[in-house]
Amino acid sequence: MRISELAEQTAVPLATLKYYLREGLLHPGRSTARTQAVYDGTHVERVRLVRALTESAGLSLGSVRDVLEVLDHPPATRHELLGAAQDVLLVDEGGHLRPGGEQAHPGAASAAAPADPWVARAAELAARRGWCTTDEPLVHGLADQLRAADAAGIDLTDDHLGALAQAADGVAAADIAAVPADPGAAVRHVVVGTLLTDPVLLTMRRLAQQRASAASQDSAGGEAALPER
Amino acid sequence: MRISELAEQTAVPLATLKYYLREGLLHPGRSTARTQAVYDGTHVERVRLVRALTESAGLSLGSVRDVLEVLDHPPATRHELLGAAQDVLLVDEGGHLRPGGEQAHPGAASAAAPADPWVARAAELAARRGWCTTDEPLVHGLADQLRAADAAGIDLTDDHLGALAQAADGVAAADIAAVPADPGAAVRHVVVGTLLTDPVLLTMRRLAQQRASAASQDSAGGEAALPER
DNA sequence: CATTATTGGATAGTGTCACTCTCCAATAAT
DNA sequence: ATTATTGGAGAGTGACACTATCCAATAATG
Repeated sequence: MRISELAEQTAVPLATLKYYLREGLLHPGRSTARTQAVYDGTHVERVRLVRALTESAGLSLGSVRDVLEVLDHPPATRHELLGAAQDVLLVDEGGHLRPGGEQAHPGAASAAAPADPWVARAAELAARRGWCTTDEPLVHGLADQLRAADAAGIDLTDDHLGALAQAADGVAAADIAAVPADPGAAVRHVVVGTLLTDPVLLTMRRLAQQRASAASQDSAGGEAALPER
Repeated sequence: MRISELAEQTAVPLATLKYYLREGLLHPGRSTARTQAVYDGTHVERVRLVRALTESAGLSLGSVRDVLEVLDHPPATRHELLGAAQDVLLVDEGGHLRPGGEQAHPGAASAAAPADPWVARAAELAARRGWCTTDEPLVHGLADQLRAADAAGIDLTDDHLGALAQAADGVAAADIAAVPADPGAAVRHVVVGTLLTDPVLLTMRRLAQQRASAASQDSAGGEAALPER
């Protein structure tokens, strides 16, 4: 198939496909002549993946590139696989995670900021659930998010955070249960599946909130409890 | 306090504060002279809120403006309150929701796209949980997200989606239980609290995934099951 | 075989976003 | 009296994700 057909099948403008090719987000087609190349199903697949990650998961093209990197070069051992998958998953979403580590000193790991109450709370929360608290980036990301909520005047009770944690456990269990046995498909499913179901989870939360608020408070109240629009 | 002190206390550059003032994200200080104004605690609070929403929740300044609009003019009745809160909550996150509705024709509501299987699946999923399926934007957003996952080659089983839905129900119940009685504080807590705990929930999901995958598959495996970095 | 359309490759331009910088006259601090 | 800071306005910046234009080479078509 030619590039114009690829554009048609994916509903992506041809100029954009050329841009993706330039940026290395899409592997080149097989050249048949100096100014001709053919594309196949893998290209359609790849373009759809890129669009899903940017449009639905809200990733930047830079983050998409990182994700594709892992998908194209999956680590051999299952041990490395999960590490790499997790590395990619802290991409973008929910705030700009630094890829190289700016704040933490390379040598002194525990002496830099030991008394941060938010890191402590995040670590305690993780420990209570049996999550590994040694994952610095995730725990620090969680601490940053709790700090931001506090700064905005939202105080989160242990009960509330506990409910979030419990929900996260439930989701994670289902996530892991759904992972296919094939190692190649496994990375893909964990990484892409998680990124694309993140917005699903958040949308469901909002739908469930409507129901929950209607159930809790409108039993004595008005006629139509459903918020319009 | 003067604007330079506000900049210090919030750790936001003075030029950025001026920008927020221009954009209407920060209410003006009380003018004491032609080139002088004083700021107070409400300004500190507001700036911290704006930064939390942009940096942690990842909102655009335009979306922040919408959120502030609702916080500053909370609807009178509880019935309207939840509707307005939900309106604001479908801002930004997880894809560009159109604020006015571009696709749907104003007149024909049900004749436009009746046979979309993804809308059907989203509606069925919501109905099974007792969620209100009449909320067009949320259900259609969910459908878009499911479609995107499918296009990316991720097929989500009913079990998997059910687990997400169950988790969402649990989170929503806790969310609603945590809402304060005061109507003014209620909107704030629902809207801001939800936006700021969205990333918390996603981070927890990743932490829980590590634990879940370690528990499910590394029992027979290597020594250190924790992914490094 | 002549004409028209399409292609790969490269370069440059566009619009949005979130700042950031510079300047000014008026005021405040010292 | 001198220096620093302020509000207000305007222009400039850098990142991002495209989008448009041009070119010679090839493909499709009559």
